Amino acid sequence: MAKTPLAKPSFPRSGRRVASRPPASHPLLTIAIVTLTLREDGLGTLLIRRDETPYAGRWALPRGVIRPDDMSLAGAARRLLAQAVGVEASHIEQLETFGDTKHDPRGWAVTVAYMALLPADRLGAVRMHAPDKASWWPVVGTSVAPNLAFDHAHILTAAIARLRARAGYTSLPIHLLPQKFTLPDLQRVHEQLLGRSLDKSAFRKRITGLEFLEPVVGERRPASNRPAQLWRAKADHRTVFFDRLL
Amino acid sequence: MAKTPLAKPSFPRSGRRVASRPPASHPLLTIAIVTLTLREDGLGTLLIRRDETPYAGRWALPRGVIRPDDMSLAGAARRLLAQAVGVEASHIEQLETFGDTKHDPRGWAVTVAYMALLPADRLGAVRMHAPDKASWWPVVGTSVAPNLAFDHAHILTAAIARLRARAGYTSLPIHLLPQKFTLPDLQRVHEQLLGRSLDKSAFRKRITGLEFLEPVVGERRPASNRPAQLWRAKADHRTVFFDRLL
DNA sequence: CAAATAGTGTCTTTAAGACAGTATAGT
DNA sequence: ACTATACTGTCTTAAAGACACTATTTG
Repeated sequence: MAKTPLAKPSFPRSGRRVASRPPASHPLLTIAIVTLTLREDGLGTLLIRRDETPYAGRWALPRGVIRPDDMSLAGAARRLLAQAVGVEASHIEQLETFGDTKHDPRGWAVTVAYMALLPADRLGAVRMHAPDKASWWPVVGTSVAPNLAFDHAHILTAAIARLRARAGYTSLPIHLLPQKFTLPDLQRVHEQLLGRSLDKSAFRKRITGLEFLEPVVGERRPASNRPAQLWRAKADHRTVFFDRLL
Repeated sequence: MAKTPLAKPSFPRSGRRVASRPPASHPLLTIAIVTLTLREDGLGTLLIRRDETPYAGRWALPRGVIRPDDMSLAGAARRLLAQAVGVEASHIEQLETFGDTKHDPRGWAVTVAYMALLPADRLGAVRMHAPDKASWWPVVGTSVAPNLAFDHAHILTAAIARLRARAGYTSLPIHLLPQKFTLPDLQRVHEQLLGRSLDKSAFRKRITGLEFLEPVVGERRPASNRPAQLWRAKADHRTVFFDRLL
């Protein structure tokens, strides 16, 4: 859907890009956020249909510039995500900073990329008022169907790779789940991200042995089978690093 | 030595820092490089004595701004390190990008930090012509003796933490050694960084089992004992991640 | 009680840790 | 031969993987 071919930037330039900038020029410093979530069918990412001039009509990551009143880079990223789609991520972390001399027709851009994780149950909160403005796209392999603006395809790939790798040695994937979840839920998340199935017994021994989760007394969304125990991250939770790969 | 107390910035400002900048202002984008090496006595880092106005007289990381002709951010970092001390690191990687509203008196700075590793045998190549301009400082614990300019103490701490952590699960520490080295050498590097001793037999099984090193036929710097086999990274070497912590 | 999924127990397998023992150089 | 460090082998130990078995719910 809406695979707009490359929209040629139409604003005035006087020849070479870099030459058109002031002599002691700074690069344009932007922040871009890769928001990832996990639905039944796999990873999804949040994209925005651009209506402004560079790459107008193309899909892009939510982005913007830092403002003097932002408390920090991470704060700016949170603000930009909230501004774009009215959503607060359960986790946000800096990914990498990309220098890019090619993809921004205004010349010379440096992008601090952030990765945000959003639990599937909060997807409804995403502001989809203008339905073709923000949209979830399924991640296929290591990228996404539309031809993204700027160097965002590259950034998206880096974020996906990071999350997949982290699923093998950290507790990061809990941020793709609601606050309370079952161990089978968590195992499914890791399996989805790693692309292979894990042994139930070994997985439980590992996860519970790390003692960053605690059981909640209330039981589980009923099914015609034994209900599963609900767990949640302990109050002081920070991402736990495993001493072995899963 | 040379613990200059905070040199008050002396150039003109009209009241609040941020207010003195143009309204649609960009932050100042800088690159800073943490160069780490390993001597007998432990980790060392390369610092520059500033002679320019913000924090003049204070020690700081080699730093500078990106130029339009830099090929990439990493390229800019390599250029800045070479410019500052005439040295090429055996490894350079992006660390993290720090937003900083407090420490740069010119207002509002964003610093892309890089970590560079330099083998001890190439330390002589560092341009020490102006001997109090660039100097190696021993890392004590997680920081360094002098009171660094800007937010560089923070950046340095992050780099040290990263290198120490990586010593536990990657082959990164080989970049602190000459191209050819022995397994006892490598074990000592890991032990230094991890701060504990490792079992010789287990270490060798792990490292050789990963097959990123190959033996060199020529033997070792002689001592009054059995000489050790020299090894080097295979031609296609990229940092190897272990599947377990050391 | 049948179906379905949750959760546990046990045996096997793998790899690390401890550490003794052998190898090879210089003096 | 002695010393010092390199390197290997073997036994022990810890934890993961495989997989069978038990538990608990609904219909």
